Amino acid sequence: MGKKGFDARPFLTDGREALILGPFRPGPEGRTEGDRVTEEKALFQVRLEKRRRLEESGIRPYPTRFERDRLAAEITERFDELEREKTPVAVAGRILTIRRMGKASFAHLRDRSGDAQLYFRADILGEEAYETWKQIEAGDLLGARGVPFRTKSGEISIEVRSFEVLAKSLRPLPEKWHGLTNKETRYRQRYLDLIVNPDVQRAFRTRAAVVRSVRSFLDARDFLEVETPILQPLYGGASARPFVTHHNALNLKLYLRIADELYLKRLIIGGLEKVYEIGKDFRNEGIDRTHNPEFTQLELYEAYADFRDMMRLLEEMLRSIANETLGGTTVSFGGKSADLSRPWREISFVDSLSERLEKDVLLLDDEELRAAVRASGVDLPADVSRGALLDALFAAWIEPGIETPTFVVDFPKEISPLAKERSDRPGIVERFEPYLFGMEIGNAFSELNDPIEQRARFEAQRLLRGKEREEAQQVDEDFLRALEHGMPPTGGMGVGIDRLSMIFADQPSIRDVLFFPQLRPEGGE
RNA sequence: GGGCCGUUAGCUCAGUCGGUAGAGCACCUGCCUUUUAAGCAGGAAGUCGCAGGUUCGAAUCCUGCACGGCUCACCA
Repeated sequence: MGKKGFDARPFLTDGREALILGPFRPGPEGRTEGDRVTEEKALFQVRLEKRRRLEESGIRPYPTRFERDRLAAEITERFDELEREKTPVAVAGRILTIRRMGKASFAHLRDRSGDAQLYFRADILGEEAYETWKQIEAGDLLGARGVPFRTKSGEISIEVRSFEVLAKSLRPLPEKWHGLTNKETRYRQRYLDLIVNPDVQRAFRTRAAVVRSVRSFLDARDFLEVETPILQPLYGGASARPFVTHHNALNLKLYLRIADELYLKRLIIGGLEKVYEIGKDFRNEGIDRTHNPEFTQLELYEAYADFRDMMRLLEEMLRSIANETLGGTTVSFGGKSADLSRPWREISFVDSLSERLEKDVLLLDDEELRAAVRASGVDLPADVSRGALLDALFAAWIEPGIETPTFVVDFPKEISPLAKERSDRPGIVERFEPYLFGMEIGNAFSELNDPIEQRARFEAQRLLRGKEREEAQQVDEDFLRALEHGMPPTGGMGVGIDRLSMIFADQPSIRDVLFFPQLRPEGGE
C-alpha cells in the first residue's frame, strides 16, 4: 500500500452483501485490512443506505435510459426564447454541488457541454418527490425536467417539475473548490479528474481536434489511411528497445512494434503510392515529460517524393492543424510562441558540429571524436559507436540552442540506416528532424530504396554492441525481399501525435494528453 | 540512473521547540422556499506512506524502503 488518494480496492458492489459487514471493528490484533479505510467505508455505507431508501420507495437506482432533449449549454444559449415560450426542457448529467435550504434547493448539474443550475421546491415537486430528492447527493447522476427561469441574483436555472435518479454514486466526489490536484490520483482515477477539472476535458478535445485535422489534411491530399501489424516477428523502423510477447498457437516470439515504417514501405512497393497510419508504437525505455512507453505516431509515405517534399508537407499540415484547432497560425507553448505561417529555419547537424569543432566532423577518426566528446563534458562508455558519439555532441552543443521552429538536416549516415545518402555529400543522408519549442516532434527522410545498400546498412547495425545492439535495426529479410522487387523513390515522415497535442493544447507533459499514462502499479510491495 | 521536494481524515491543507491530531469542503442530525465557497447549531470520521532506530515520550529527529512530483542525463 502506501499511497494516498482513493483506495482502489473495490468494496462489495452488491448492496446486501456490503451491508451485512456491519460496522467496522478492529481485529484481535488491532490491525486489519479494513483499518485504514474506516472513514471511506463509513461514507460508502451512508451512500448504500441512501440507495436502499430509494429502492424502498420504489425507485430503481440504475434505470436504463432518460429522454434528454438538450445539453446544459443550450439552456443558456437560447434562454430568452426558452423562457418566453415557457419551453419544458429535459437535461441529464452529474450533480456536482447542492445547496439545500429546507423546502427548496439549488444544485449544479454538469453534462459534456457545461453546467446547468437546477431549482427544486417541495411545493412544486410534492412532498414525496422532495423526500426522494433529499436522498440525492453530489456525484449522483440525475435527469431533470422543468422550465428555464432566471433567479433574482440573475443565474439562469431550471425550475424542476420532475426528476429521475439515473445512477446512484457510492463514493464521494473530490473537494468542490480546490478540486482534485494530487497528480497521481488525477492520472490513476482520470474519470474524477475529468468530472472535476473542466480544463482537462479541453486538453483532450484539442488532442482529438489535432488528430481529426491530420486525417482531413491527408485525406484531402489523396493519402490512403491504412493499418499494419502491431505484433511483429522482427522490430524495426527506429532505434529503440522493444516489448516482447509470445503467441501461443504459433509458439512464436513477437515484438510490439516500435515503428510502422517497414510495413508501410511494403505498401508503397505494392503501388498504393500515398499511405499513412496513425497508431500506437511501443518503446521499452524511460518515462518522462515527453516519453510514455506507448505513444501515438503518424507515419506517412509518398512515392516519387523526397525529404524536401516532406518538409513542405509538414509545414502545411501544421498550418492546417493550427488553423483548425486554434483559429490561426500562431501557436503558444509554455509561454513562448511560434509563427507557423513562415518557412522553418534549417540547421545542419554535421556542419554545426564541424563549426563548433573547427574541423570537418566527417573527417575525424573515432579517437579524435572521442576526445572531442570528453572535452565537451559528456561522458559515455568507451565502446559506443561513432553514431552515438555524434548524437551526444549534437545533443550537448547544438540542440539546446535551437530556435523554433527548425528542421535539423544533414544527419550522418551511421545513425540513419533507412535514409538515402546525399549524392553530392557522401556520409550525409537526406533526412530532417522537425523541432518545435525544443521538442523533437518527428523524423523524415528520402527513403533508402536500393536493396543492396539497405542490406549493407542492416549489416553495419549488426556490428553495434550492448544496449545499442538491442536498439539497432535487425536484418529484415522479408523487407529486403520486398525492396528487391523495386520501391519507387519515396519520401517518408513520422510525427509524434502526443507531442503535437502537447503543443496545441499547451500542456507541459505528455501525461496531460494521455488519458491513462503509464504509472507504477498501485500498492507496489 | 543522479539531484531536489513531497506523502497527515474521502478531498484541499495546517501542525511551532519532540509532549500523544487540527481546519475547510464532503458526510450525519436539527433549523431554513431564489442559493451559488448558502447560512446557523451540533456530531461522526485518522496505523500522520511503510519498516527500523534514538528517546520517558516521535506526525515531528535519524536510517532504509515504497510511491509520487520536479529536474538533469538518454530515447520520439
